[in-house]
Amino acid sequence: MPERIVEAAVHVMEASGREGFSVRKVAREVECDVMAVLYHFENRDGLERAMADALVAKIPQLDESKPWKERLRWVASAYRDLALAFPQTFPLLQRFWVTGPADYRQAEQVNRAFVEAGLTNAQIVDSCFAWYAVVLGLASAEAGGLLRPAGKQELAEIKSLPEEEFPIIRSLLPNYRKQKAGRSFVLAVEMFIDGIERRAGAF
Amino acid sequence: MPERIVEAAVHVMEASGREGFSVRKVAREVECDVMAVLYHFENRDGLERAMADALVAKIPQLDESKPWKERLRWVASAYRDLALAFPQTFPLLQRFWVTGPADYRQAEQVNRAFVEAGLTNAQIVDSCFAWYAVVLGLASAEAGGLLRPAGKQELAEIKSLPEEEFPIIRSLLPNYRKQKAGRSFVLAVEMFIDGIERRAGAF
DNA sequence: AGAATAATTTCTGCGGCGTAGAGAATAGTG
DNA sequence: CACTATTCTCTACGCCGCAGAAATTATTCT
Repeated sequence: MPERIVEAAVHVMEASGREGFSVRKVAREVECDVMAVLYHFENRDGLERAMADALVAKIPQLDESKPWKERLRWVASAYRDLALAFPQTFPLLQRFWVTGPADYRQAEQVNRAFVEAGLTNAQIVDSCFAWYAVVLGLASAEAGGLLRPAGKQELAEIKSLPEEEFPIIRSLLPNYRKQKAGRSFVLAVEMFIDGIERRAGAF
Repeated sequence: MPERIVEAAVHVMEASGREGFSVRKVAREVECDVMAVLYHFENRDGLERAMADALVAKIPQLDESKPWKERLRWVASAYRDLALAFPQTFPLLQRFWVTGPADYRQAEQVNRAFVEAGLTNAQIVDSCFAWYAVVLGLASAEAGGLLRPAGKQELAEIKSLPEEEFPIIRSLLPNYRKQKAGRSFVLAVEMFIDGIERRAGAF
């Protein structure tokens, strides 16, 4: 039953959005009493935590035979896919840092990549935190529509900015028009991987 | 009056947290009717948008005479300070991508740094989006307690993980104990700056 | 099997929430 | 002064999370 509820909850969240989500709607979806939902998860917060965990659990198994760089790319893109598939629910991952064993398994794999890259133990801990902050930040930014090509309204807004104070943004206008979401994501991930490599090289 | 309301709203948010925040509490704090608050901001969403804008406006003026790398470091650390000072309110910045002219001014400065670094126009747009996603991700992760040294409970949790499945995380345990929040933040920012430099160098 | 116990689900009710709508007060302008 | 626009207040509605008790269903033990 808890699984059915969590599944329904994610569905409600995606359908109604952050604002429209409520435990009562979830109960309506599952066709049971509100309190039955709360019985399993204590309170709304607990349900949301479980939703976050369910999302992380959707990430497929990593292919350990690939070199570390590719593995990191793969993990990053798995999070991106998740964010795009569940844009409303995904931000929960930023609220609940650790939700269950699934997270530790994830972290273990990322840490292994850092070991393979040649980082020291101290570096690994710092890098792992940074890695997740960056990847979650990028992914939920993209889910939130931050990294999409600029819409008509934004373009008009930029065009209306005074020339003398905003020369650069204005000159970038044609580029904003062609902005493609994934590029920023990949760029940041590549920078991170480069950074790891460089730091591992110099000790 | 709108300013008083926004100020009170931020105060309520920091005092009561994400969950406890409500327009009615803000009204109580300002000692006026709830509808007076909503009159100025349309609805709760509008108020929160204004709160985000107020936070960005708190970022002090950038010293343009410094070299671009230092300017970027400075901007990043300004966001970090903001997140630490207003940990509950800060996540709003991730929800409302652009809240007002203050954001464009920020973006202009960051873009200028990228120009100075020598990026092409296309690269600048990608980098700027990535920059904000990364910096906001790092800052709100730290505000949310993600990047703090591990607490007793987490350490116990890690220690209880099965040795054979989580050898790396377990071996990192002493390092988790010594984890210092700011290091991850600085590390990621430095990687980003390095990445910009390298990409600017190679065309 | 039947009784005792535990796990689940439902019912009822409370106080708080966001906000629509109409009206009252106040400020600004001729 | 009247009049108009801005700002604020009052009332009311439906939805929300959740506490507490009761009812139901499943499990365990003799």
